Amino acid sequence: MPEGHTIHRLALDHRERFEGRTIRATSPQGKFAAGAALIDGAVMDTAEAHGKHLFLGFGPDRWVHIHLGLFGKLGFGTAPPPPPTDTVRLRLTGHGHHADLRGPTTCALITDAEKRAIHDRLGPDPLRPGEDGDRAWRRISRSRTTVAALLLDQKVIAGVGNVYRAEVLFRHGIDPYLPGRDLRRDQWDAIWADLAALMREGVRNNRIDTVRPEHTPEAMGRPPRVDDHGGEVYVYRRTGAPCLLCGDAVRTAGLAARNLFWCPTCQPAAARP
DNA sequence: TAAGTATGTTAAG
DNA sequence: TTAACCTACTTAC
Repeated sequence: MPEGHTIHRLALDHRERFEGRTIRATSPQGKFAAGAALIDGAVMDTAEAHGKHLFLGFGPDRWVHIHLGLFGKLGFGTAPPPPPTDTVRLRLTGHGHHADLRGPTTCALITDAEKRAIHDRLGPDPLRPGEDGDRAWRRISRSRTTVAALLLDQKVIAGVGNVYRAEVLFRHGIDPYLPGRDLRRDQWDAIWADLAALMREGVRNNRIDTVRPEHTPEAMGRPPRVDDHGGEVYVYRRTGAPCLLCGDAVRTAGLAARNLFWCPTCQPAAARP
């Protein structure tokens, strides 16, 4: 379930459990055995997120860089931990807690310089303090690429995934196929501010909810509804179901190898400015 | 048991 | 544009 809010939450979870503590590290699955041996017995100084990248700090010039990809998961428990299953890439144990990492795209030991290079190739993250959307706007406003594709481009904006993309475009009534350069500045400012608020709530609740209170099925006098991915949303994975606002059927289409969801009535193709 | 799917990214063609 | 990678869950046969 990893969009940016998940990774920021995981950084927080690591700091709460392990910051300033001596950590034991193993790689039961074996693919990170050498790296685990190098941090075994070290103190975790900090944990930090940028977009969907997680960085665990272990002393000078040493970071564990984790990217969960599509399937990766991080789970916490108490220590002493139960015997690990054979898919655990990295197990950290310390101070009464353990963390198990499975199925990541990336789990590697990196230096400060390598970490900096990752930050440099990522766009601004709505969840990182002090960042603003101007850098993203500069790219979007010059691009012929659709706004739906731009929102998933981590070089443009870091941390947005397929759910937040679909939902934020719906909340602002924007046609996903609108070229970036046809988006208005006020629309982008509203999207950026909305993403920051939605994703902050996502960190807090550890799930994605995007439906405004006045639009919940209950508030609209309809039967309650449960989304099977564990959050309340307008259009994500609701193909063919009635739009919560207008009742029109939610549509889906493939765009750059991902599923795109939108309401053709609430997000009409605008006349080109 | 096999196939399909998933909130992601990179590299090859 | 496609395939490849990693895991776990659901659905089909």
